[in-house]
Amino acid sequence: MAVTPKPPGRFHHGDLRRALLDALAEALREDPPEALSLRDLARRAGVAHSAAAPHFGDKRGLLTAFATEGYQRLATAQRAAMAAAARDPAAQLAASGQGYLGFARENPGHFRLMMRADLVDGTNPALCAAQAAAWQPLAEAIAAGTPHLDAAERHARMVLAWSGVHGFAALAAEQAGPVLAGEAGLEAAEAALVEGLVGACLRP
Amino acid sequence: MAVTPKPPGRFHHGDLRRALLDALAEALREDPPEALSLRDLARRAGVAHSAAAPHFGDKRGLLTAFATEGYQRLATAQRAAMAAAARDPAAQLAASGQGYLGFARENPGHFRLMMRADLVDGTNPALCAAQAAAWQPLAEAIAAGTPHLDAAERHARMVLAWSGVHGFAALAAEQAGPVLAGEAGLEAAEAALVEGLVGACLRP
DNA sequence: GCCGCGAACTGACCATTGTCAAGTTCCGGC
DNA sequence: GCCGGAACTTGACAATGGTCAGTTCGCGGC
Repeated sequence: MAVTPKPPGRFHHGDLRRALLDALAEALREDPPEALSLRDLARRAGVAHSAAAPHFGDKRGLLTAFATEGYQRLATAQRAAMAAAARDPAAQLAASGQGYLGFARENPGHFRLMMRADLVDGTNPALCAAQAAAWQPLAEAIAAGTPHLDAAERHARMVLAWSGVHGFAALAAEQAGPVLAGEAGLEAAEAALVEGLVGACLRP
Repeated sequence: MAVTPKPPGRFHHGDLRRALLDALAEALREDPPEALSLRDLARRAGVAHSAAAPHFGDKRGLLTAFATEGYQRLATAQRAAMAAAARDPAAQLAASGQGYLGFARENPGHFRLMMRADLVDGTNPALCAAQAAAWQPLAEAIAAGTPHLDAAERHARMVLAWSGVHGFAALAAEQAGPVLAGEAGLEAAEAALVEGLVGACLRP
């Protein structure tokens, strides 16, 4: 994840695309997504500010590519949590939620960027595919736990699960962390939330 | 809500504070929150580009004041929905959620602005007070429906309700409206979500 | 080996933005 | 009446993202 600056003297960078994405990751660990500046990222990569255009088109293109990687990591986080959990539907669904919340908690900048319709091009095909893939683990866990329900009702359960997890993550990342935490701490609140959601989603 | 431009010839506007807030509301109906420009708002109010400073300090100050009004309207929307609903706890809690979702659906720009930690000063006392007041109706509805629970468990239910409603509103406003809606439409999805949340929050 | 073609990259230019400093106009209290 | 201070204007500044004509380079064809 370390930014590889352009070798001095060289004209071509070699892998500027990767370097800019790494610079973005680095900058995002220091500042919130809205403070990102194309010029600063180019500086970090040791390159002129207009060098990103051939690779990403414009700033939005770069951020969109980064957000796409974020959705892939979000899916990975869920799958990893599910693999480590017991195989029964309730545990799997809980693990999926914990994976989602864990990613958001550990990568607040990345998560916030992904949810910003102004910074990211929501119509980008690669992004949409990654989004859909990130929604998959949750859908599978719900489907496995509710074999008796029809499609519409199952969709409603998915919306419930996704809204609950996403709302908590968004509130925690954006503003209201302390209020959510109560006196028991953020992770305890997370656990209670997941428990409540699993119960609501898998009820007969 | 119409912007009152400065009377031509006059030096003082009279109520520039109000005029700027109205201009902000107007601009927010045309463009997303991130496209707001202080200079454009001043133009709408018929005033120089730096005239906002004496009233609001800087751009954040103006947006924070507007967000504060948003939280007041959010609380009002919930109270209105609750007043129109049946008096039993489940109906009251559902009404609170519907009020929250209705406000977000009808004022997407305002809602998105309120949730943006970069545009709004989250430490502003007036804003914090309005936020707390907006969280009140939900808290009361939960408390009325769960008299048998202790404080910690009740807090967990509140977090569940708030996260669920907020997550849906945020996803719908920011990006994923169509996915949430399914084939039944957004309002149907809203209704199903609220029903699920009420059940989960008021379970014994 | 060399040559040319196209991609990668540079540097300058532009419009726009938020903030600041200094000046002007006006209201209200004395 | 006048005078202090608040409201407002004007002009300047630094920073940003986008564009565009050029320069430099890697690489495949000869």
